[in-house]
Amino acid sequence: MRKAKTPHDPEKLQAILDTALRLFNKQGFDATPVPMIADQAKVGTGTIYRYFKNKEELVNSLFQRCKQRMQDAIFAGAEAHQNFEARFRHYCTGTLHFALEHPAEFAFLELHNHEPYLNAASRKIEDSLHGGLHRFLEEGRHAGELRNLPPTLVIALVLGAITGVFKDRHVSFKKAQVAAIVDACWVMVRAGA
Amino acid sequence: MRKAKTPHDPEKLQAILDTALRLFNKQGFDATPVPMIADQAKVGTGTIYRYFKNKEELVNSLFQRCKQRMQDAIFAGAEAHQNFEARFRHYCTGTLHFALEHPAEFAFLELHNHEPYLNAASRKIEDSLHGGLHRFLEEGRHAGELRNLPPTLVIALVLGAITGVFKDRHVSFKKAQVAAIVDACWVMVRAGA
Amino acid sequence: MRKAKTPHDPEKLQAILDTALRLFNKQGFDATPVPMIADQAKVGTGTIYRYFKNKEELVNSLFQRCKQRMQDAIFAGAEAHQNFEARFRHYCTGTLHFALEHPAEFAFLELHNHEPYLNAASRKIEDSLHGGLHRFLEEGRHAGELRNLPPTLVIALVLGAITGVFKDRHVSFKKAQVAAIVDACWVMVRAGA
Amino acid sequence: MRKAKTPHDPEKLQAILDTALRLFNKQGFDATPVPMIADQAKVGTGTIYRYFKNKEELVNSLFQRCKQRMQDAIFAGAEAHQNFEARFRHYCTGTLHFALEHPAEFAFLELHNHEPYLNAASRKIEDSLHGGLHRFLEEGRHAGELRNLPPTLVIALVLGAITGVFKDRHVSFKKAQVAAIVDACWVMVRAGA
DNA sequence: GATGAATGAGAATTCATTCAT
DNA sequence: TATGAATGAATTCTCATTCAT
Repeated sequence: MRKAKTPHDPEKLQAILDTALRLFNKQGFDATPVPMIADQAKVGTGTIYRYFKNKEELVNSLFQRCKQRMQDAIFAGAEAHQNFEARFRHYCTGTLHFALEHPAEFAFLELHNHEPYLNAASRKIEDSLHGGLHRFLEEGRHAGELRNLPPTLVIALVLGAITGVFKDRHVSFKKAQVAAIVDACWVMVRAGA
Repeated sequence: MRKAKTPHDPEKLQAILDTALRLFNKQGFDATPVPMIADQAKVGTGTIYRYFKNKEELVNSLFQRCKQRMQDAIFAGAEAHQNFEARFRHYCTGTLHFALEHPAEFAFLELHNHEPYLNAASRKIEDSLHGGLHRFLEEGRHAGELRNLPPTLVIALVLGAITGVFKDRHVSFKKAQVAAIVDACWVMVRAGA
Repeated sequence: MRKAKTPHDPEKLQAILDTALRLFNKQGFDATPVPMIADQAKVGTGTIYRYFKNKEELVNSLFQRCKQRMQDAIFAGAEAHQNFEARFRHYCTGTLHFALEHPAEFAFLELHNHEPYLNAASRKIEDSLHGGLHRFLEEGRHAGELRNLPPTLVIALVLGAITGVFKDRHVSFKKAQVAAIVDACWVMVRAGA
Repeated sequence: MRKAKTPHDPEKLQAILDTALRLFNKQGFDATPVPMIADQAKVGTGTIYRYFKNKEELVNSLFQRCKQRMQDAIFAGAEAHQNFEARFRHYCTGTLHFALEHPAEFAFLELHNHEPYLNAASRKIEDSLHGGLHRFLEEGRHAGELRNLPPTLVIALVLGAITGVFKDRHVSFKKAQVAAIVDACWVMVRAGA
């Protein structure tokens, strides 16, 4: 009388996800054979297929977990009563801190974003982040806080800028620079320049 | 006294590169078999191996060509006598125009940037772009035109912002917005905000 | 002082055999995973291996049970004092009735007959049926009741004909036709046509 | 400019089909790995997949070729002006001769008939044989030549009987017995016993 | 030089069987 | 004793690359 179709030894699951994240980052998705993940996660090859229907479901599950954690980190601790600028800075800072504290997760999200093997569910979770930011910026725009640009464009500019900082091979990024970057982002989008 | 080691039917070469670009963008590098490229480029499979040692060399060659064309487009028409801001705007505008006019090339460069199959030569060409921008920004910084940030960071922010605009699924980007985006980039980095 | 080496919950055993018969008929032997049998029989996978050494022993055991039941059905109620023709008709009728009443068992025996995974024991039980019929037909032949053909050939013809009726996808066979078929079989083999 | 999607080195194709037939007969379909077929056919594994989309298409193609050859053999040389009995005997004789001359093909058709991996096309070709016989027997029935049984039943009886002769492990069948078997089949189905 | 059929190494996935609980 | 999660050997199939034509 099986209850759970998906078995759950949380340690094994974690070992698989951690190993997959590391290897996908290092070698890419296609260049990483499933048995190699199994080996390094210290589980049998077949075990991976008890936790994930196939390799694609593994990478999507990984993507969604990381994305969700990042979203949670970004929005955590935001105070609704704060003024727009404060909240904007809070979100930017949260994103930068997440990237600093979870570089592998952040890199994974960036490198595998828009890959053809990501499925609808993965794209949906991304849309949810976008939706939240969109509403936030729409609010700021109506309040006259923002430069007169479509919110989607603003999101793309800011996220792009922040992402760029981490993706660029030449930048060695440090915590001390977070404030300066957040500042740059704010002046980029605020009204009345 | 020709060497004639490598064949040179420029039309065939172009057909191969065009087809590869299209298929890599649509399906990804690993999901695109060499025979499929050959088919759609209307050449024999073996022919591709006369122009490129292997699949990796093909993708790298493609990457380098695209990157080079983008660099040329960015720096083309820049006048040394213009002031810093004008040149900054010129470069940003050039990048955005290139992306608008060559969306496939631009997408390819973004999607395949940092992939493990890119080789040293591909990374080197990227470095050269970076070097040029670095010198330019260093100059602006000394002249007190720039916010007090390391030039590498500025490059990452600006390129990231511009790239973000094109990578974001939600943005439908139009030529009319170029000026606004360039403006946002300039205020982000200029001194004395 | 029980041995208790092999477990004996007859209900579980029956559930396993019934489920295996059903699934082997529907999907074939190789296409039926042992865990699927366990699932549908509502027992643990490992339990099957307490009743049968391996998958092959399971299918052979099933085969032998079915074959034995069919033999018993065929020979049941035959009266030694009846004349040859009556007994011949009795056996044919018995076979047809068994097939009508136990279509799954009969189909299983036909579909899996001669499969490479059947072992010596399974072939032996078939030989015993053949031996019985052989003796019977030899007797009829000596009594001048039969067409001048080797008994093995007669057995093959009659069993083949009866089997053919059930295997053919186009025939929808009914009880009312039993007598006619038995008749056809009898004229096929009787002497003095 | 490829003409044929399916390549055709007829010798290779034949080697693959011959080897597959032999191994499927000896070991069964599922127990025969594709590389084993390739090995013994002296071709590369990949080559098989140039001639057949997958293993299932191979076995179906094989089935259809064999079935077609058998049908052709059965109906070859039948004279429309002959009387019903003569044609009936002709078809039975043709079937028996085909089985004697092509035992491997005949065994393959019998052993793999009704297997779950046979597709619609394979079943259709079988139906066409059945249809031809059906029309022939319907004619004989109207002419009062046949025992009062549905033609489908007659087909099943006769084909079953003939098949039984070859499938039975105990029968060593010889050409000299063909006439006697055909005779038995005829008396089984003719009118007015 | 150009071709594309052939190849076989390597990848994803399945499933019979085991064994710790 | 019964279980079913875990395993890894074995299988199907793909595709980068070669080479005879």
